[in-house]
Amino acid sequence: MSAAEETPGGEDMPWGEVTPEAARRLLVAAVEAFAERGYHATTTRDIAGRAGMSPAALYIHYKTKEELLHRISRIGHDKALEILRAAADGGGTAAERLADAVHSFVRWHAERHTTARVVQYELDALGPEHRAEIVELRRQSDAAVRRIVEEGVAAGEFVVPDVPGTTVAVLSLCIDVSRWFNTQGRRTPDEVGALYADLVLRMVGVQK
Amino acid sequence: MSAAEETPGGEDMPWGEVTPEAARRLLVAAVEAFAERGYHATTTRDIAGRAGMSPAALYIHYKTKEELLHRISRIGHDKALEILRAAADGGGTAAERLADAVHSFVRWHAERHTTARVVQYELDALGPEHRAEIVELRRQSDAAVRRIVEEGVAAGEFVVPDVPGTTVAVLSLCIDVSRWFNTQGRRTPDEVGALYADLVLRMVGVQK
DNA sequence: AACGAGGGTGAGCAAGCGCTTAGAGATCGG
DNA sequence: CCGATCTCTAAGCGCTTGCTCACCCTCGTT
Repeated sequence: MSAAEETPGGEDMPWGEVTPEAARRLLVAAVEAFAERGYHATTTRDIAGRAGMSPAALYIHYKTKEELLHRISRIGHDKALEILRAAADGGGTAAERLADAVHSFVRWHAERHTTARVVQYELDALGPEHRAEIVELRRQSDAAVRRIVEEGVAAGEFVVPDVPGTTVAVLSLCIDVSRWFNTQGRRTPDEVGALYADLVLRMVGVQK
Repeated sequence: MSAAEETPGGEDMPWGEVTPEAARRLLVAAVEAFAERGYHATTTRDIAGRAGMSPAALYIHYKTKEELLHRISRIGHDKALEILRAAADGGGTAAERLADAVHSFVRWHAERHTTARVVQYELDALGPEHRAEIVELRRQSDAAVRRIVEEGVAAGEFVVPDVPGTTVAVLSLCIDVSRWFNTQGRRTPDEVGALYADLVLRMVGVQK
């Protein structure tokens, strides 16, 4: 991770790798607009307006509206995969790694639910080549989770009759958080992450 | 349920209550188009074309494109709520009722995943009044599932630390089936339903 | 045969879309 | 002080959008 992606405090600065600043402002505006109204219902004028610029300014930094979506989707999927791989490669038992993966993956989908909504639900708006690139990243996310489940079964920690099916269900459960999560709601992202980690451990048959 | 909604054989005929036939053809065409490309990316010309009609024909049967979406959403949510209530009001233990609810709810989301996709993911494209009406139906679906979970906890069948959170997770898991389910895939709707019923019973702490 | 009613069409309007272009202003090395 | 470079804007092009309107065709009824 480059220095530009972190604040002096060390916490993540989203979209830190997007430069120059005007390009980042446009991208952040696009994320908000896409999340609120969907890709197709969002106009380039709306994006530029939110960023405090004229419509034409968008095309200095991005060739098309679709390229904007692709950049958002690519960065988001990279981050999601990074989270899952960090958990899968971490130490501890399979149960600990699975709980960690679900907890942090869900927390990301709740905290950054505007971004996640675009990343997870606007896939079909991408052109064919861009979509293929993103689909491959999702395949890798699936593989990371499946690996943890398989290792848990092999170690005798989990009892899972259907490993691929359970993997799909776990990822689906986490991803859908970005659809319903509301910042005004009763739960913090961390609380939802803890709840979901517990539910997923139950799904793989871990006794508490 | 009226006779128009069932074939002589007795199985469900979707959109059977929509008359006249031209209006139903337009509605079926709209479901397909909305599911494939999303509400905003679908043109009225596309819908009319799929139904084998001129663009103007749409406006004989529906006042606006949004009214079409509302009709689809309303009928779909009614059906979903009917499924959940039938399971909640059925006989047997809470575990049996919960398994039944999840099994049939998931089967519907898989079998009719084009419809379900529109129903579940195009909510924001509705106007304010129509959206409010649909949101109320969703609240009732949530209540039906929560009731089963609460009864299971009261009967000592389930061990659930967080009933509202678990209810949201169960519904979220089922709904998201319509996003990833593919007719060409390896699993039948019934198999996914069975898998998910098992996973949900584990989530509420039922031992097998 | 004449009629009214209602489903359907071809043509097209006003508005809004993604995107382009000509050029203004700001910045900077030489 | 100049020209080159880069960012951004005002204006607008060509096209598509949701929707309308004047008219036609097909009926069951009288």
